[in-house]
Amino acid sequence: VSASSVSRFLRGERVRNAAVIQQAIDELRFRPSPLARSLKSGITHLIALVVPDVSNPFFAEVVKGSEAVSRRAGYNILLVNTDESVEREHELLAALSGRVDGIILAPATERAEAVADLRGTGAPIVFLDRELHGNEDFDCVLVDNAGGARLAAEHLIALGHKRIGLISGPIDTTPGRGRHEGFVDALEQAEIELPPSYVQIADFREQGGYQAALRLLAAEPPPSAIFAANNLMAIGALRALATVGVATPDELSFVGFDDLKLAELLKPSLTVVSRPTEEQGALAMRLLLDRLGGNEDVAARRIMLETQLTVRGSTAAPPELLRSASTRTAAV
Amino acid sequence: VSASSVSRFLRGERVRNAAVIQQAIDELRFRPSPLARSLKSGITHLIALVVPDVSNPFFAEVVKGSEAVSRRAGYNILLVNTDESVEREHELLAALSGRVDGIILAPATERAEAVADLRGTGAPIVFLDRELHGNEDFDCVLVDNAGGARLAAEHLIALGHKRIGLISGPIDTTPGRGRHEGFVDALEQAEIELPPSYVQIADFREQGGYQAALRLLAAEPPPSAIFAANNLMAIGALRALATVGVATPDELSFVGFDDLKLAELLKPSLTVVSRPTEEQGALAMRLLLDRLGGNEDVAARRIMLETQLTVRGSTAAPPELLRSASTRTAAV
DNA sequence: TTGAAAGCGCTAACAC
DNA sequence: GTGTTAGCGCTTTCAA
Repeated sequence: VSASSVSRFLRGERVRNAAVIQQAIDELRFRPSPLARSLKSGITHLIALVVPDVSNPFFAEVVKGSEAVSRRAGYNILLVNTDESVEREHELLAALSGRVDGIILAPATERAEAVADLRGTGAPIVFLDRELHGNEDFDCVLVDNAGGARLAAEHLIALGHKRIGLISGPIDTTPGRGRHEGFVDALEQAEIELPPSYVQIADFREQGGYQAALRLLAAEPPPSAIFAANNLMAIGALRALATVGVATPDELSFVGFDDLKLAELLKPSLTVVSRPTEEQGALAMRLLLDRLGGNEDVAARRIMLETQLTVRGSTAAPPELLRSASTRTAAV
Repeated sequence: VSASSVSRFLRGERVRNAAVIQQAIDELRFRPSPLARSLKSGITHLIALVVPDVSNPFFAEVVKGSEAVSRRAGYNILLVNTDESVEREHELLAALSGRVDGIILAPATERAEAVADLRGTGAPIVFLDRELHGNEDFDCVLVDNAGGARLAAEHLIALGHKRIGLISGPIDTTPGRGRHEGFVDALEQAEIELPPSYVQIADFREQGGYQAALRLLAAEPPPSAIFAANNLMAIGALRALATVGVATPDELSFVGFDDLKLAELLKPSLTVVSRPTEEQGALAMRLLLDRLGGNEDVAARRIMLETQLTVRGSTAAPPELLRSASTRTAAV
């Protein structure tokens, strides 16, 4: 029995010694090596989903969306965690090169350093939620970060807040920069001052949000409202508020970016900017599968998803308005 | 310039035409194929971490623990999601075979079906948090599920609860079975009846926990305390309690298994059974690295981690006790 | 139908 | 130091 016959048998072709081969396979516990197959064929049926933080529920949702789509097309997903580190990302991308048919990437930074890695892989790439500076060559599925931050700011402004603090993400990431800009723009447009002490740059992590919130609360006077530019920092900030003993929304209004499973169950429930998370993952996968399906030479596509404001209980009018309102009532 | 010289150059050996080769590499954007390297050497420097649900924060923490250890040893982690499905697990394990040096696996079921896949891969395997029935051949890092559930039950019993409901995970998983057994044992020992309507088997998912909680609340009489056997089901159950309008802990005490980032910030804060999560991931990785480091023939090791009860605000004496206490007070 | 041969991209042993 | 050769495990012509 020759190797090529076994190969054909495995492929489902009609073979004379089918029974014999099957028996030999069982006895020897023979498993064709996917590795060798891939080397020969150049096909892996694997897609890497490279994200900066697997413990961020946003990316967990994204995975769900992507997986639902990829499964139907016969691709399996390898999730890879860069931990927001450019070096790790560089290493991992190198390790993946050739091992996967395509990559969905949420890069650790917008700085275009990674672009060399990307061209090196040969595999099609789709940017997810984050892109590289000046990107025109790769597909991407983004969200209107500036618009979302603007929604949050305008909501707080409409409630009467004048002292609004920002817990920003890293400025060298697409969502960090976008949300920062949108927020600052909205305040400028409303002619609300934003002193430096009201802008705290953190790292999209819980601990960073915690410390940023403490710094905001230490400002003199402290803000009457805070917007945290992602969900993890929001959790950290809420922990800080609880530690210091600031009541929400009575003493301070709070808005997060990206919903949380428990956002509704918190007391007060959490006002957030939300977006179609699973859909974002699904769309990125569709773009990638499209390239893998032969449309390699289509011009790069850029999809921008809309955000929406989900108003819950953590936002209200600032205390000075409430106080003056009750004073007025008392006066009456 | 011959291929082997390039190979040597890449390997860091002294080569005469170093400069020329470097230039050629740059010009041609040459990247050695990790795939071919692995085929040749049998080494990938990759470890697969196969989990049933990447959106479960428990596994996210585990990843952190594993990653911290693997990184120092020069291995990269590929996270793989089986979505609690045996078929997906089967497919994925097959796809991974040969592509990774080792596997850390939290199997979708205890039923020993997967074991054939495992022997097929050739790669060392460590079971994480879940194992296969009758496993004696593979390392594993488990947690004392029965003991943890017992802690929860005894806590509720000590508070005076007599009608205690259980939201159990799938009985064919290690933690599902262990927590179920520990809970039932503790109640039996305390001679507390556990009618079938007080035991709801769900799927370790939020939606399952939601529905299980609704069924428990529909029992006649409803339980005065509920234990949910994992974090996601706990979230679902809390949502059900909020929907129905049951006050915690005044009307119903609640205990979860596995901590949550926001458990402390809920009102009331959530009483849970907790465990050293990152450590569990780190230990599994250490066992695996040990095998990869040459100790292939050591007997299978079995590590069991302890749980602890973190008492917070969601548990209190049952309403009938409180009522009779206040009645007594009123009588005085 | 089937086996022999070539080759995917790389590395290690061998001779030069 | 360097190139040649062989081979990792598979698939795919090409003859037979």
